[in-house]
Amino acid sequence: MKIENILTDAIVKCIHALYGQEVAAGQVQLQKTKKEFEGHLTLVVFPFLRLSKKSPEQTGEEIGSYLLENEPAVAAFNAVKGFLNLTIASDCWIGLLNDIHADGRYGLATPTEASPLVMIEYSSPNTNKPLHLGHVRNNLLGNALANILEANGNRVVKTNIVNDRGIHICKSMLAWKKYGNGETPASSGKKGDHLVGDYYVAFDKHYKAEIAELEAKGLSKEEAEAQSPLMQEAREMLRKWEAGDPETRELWRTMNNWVYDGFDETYRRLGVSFDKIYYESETYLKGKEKVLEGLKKGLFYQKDDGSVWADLTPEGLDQKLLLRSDGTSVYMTQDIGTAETRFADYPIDKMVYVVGNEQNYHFQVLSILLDKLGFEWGKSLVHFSYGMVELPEGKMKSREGTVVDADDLMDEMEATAKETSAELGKLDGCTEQEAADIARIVGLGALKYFILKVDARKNMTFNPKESIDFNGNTGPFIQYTYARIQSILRKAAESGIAIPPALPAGTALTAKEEGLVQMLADFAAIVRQAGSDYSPSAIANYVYDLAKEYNQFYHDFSILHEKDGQTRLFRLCLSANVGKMLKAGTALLGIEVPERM
RNA sequence: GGUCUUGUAGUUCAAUGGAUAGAACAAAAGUUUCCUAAACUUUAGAUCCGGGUUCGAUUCCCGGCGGGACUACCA
Repeated sequence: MKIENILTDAIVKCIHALYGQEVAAGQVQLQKTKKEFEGHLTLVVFPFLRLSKKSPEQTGEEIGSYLLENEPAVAAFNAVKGFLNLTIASDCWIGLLNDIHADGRYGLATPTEASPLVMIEYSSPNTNKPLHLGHVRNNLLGNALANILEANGNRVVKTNIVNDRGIHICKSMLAWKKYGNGETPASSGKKGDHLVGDYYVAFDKHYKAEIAELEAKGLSKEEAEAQSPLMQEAREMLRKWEAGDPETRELWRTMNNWVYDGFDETYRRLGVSFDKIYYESETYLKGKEKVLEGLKKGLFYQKDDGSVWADLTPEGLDQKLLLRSDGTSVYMTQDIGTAETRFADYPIDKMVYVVGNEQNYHFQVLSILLDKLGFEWGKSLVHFSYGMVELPEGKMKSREGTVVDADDLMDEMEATAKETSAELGKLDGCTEQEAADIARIVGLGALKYFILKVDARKNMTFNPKESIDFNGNTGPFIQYTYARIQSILRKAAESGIAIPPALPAGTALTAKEEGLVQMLADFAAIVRQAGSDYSPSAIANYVYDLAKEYNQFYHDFSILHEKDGQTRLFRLCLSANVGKMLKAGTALLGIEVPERM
């Protein structure tokens, strides 16, 4: 049982005994004691002043005395202003460490058949160009969130909706036909998504040249864009695709498959995966029926030109188009269709969309529409909205060529990790394979941690140089701490020291040791909180705090060289569990930790 | 214009309505006969402005000011 719960019960009893009043457990505010003060947990006594009718200090003293006398877990107390600082008995911490030591899951839940089913959509790329830094943030957040939700006891289905059709892919296809000489990934040695992306860029280049030429002939920009033969050709291609023209479809399939091969490699490297992939080409025609059904029910209305709209003014929003006057679907209609398809495939209790914050409005509307259409989870759908990734020199603009490519970025991170490790002599005596593994684990860990530690909602600045600085609040620092712990454990094992399944009470603990046990005990609660707040960054910050705290502990005390056997065992056991917790925490974030580095 | 979102040290990030607002980087000074110095220890440095609610506000509310996004019969 958690110490907080024991204390809360005791305090509720205490208030009743002292002041004859019942208080709800929720009224009891316990928080970690600040470093400057003596104690582990602090009770905020302000809420009880009404009951005691005494000063904050007096009330604190009274409650403290009662607890000291009646609750064995409380070893000492001091009252400062309205805060009652409680010191927990050392043996409690030893007991707690034993519990943690014995629990392989560290309090994390294991989903069962009866657990709620959460579907989480993330990544959602277009197939006309490779993944970039923005996608990296999306993928890392989505993957981490899925892990955290699962650790919270949800059945999680990870899904990806691939935007595989539309004018964008037609542009790449057209450029490939016109300028390509039949180049393939195999013939060029290029990764498929990069190859297709190159033709997308080529299209844009030729298109711009055309516009410039037409403008030189005296046309306005709008006229030039409308008349551009290249664009007209691309539109024609889209029409052919929609009509099912075999040749167009064949090329489309071929080029998309190149892209998927490329994406798969990038996903594998990033360490993300999906349980179910949806393709827009298969779902984009759906949704129309659902909208017409809504129209019949009077949820929507039709204009004279035949277009269908939803009136969202009662919700404080605008009119929203759902079907064009020619009867075709828009993005929103497709998302309704996709929702229906998914619900038919899985009994979804909750839907989470990991999509950038530029679509906040879209999801606000989608939530209302799904609710109106009778989807149980519509109202409570979560748009896990994240901010843009900017660069120190400003925003990424594909037109200006300032987009950071995901594959290039990972290459760079690994190369720098390798370089830095080599400089520090960490790779001496490693085989080629070991050195490559360390570079991969550290380089990607640096990238992942740098991105995940930031509150997702906020725009963030990704500084490639700083992220490769392995000092401070970084992934490599956490990994280093883990590797160091493993080293100690190896040495202990070599010396024949075995950590027993449970340590006896009676060892005198230092404040730092008690603090570390306290942090370990908080892990499950932090994960639970991160899950309900949809906040991977909370886990990231916890893991860093734990690593930092352990590093200080490591420097303050000898562990292997401790003469007192009992203390040595305690410190080894503590180290081992800090290591396990670092591993568990980083695993939730999708970050690997090395056994040595 | 409207809607949403954001504003914290020089910089990048923290802080369920709680104590003297925490870290890291950068700056200054130190620490390696010892389990991994990718480390540790010191020092200096911040809540955009004005109201309100509260015993208590970086946090909640209102009003300014400054970023960002959205506001397509594109996806």
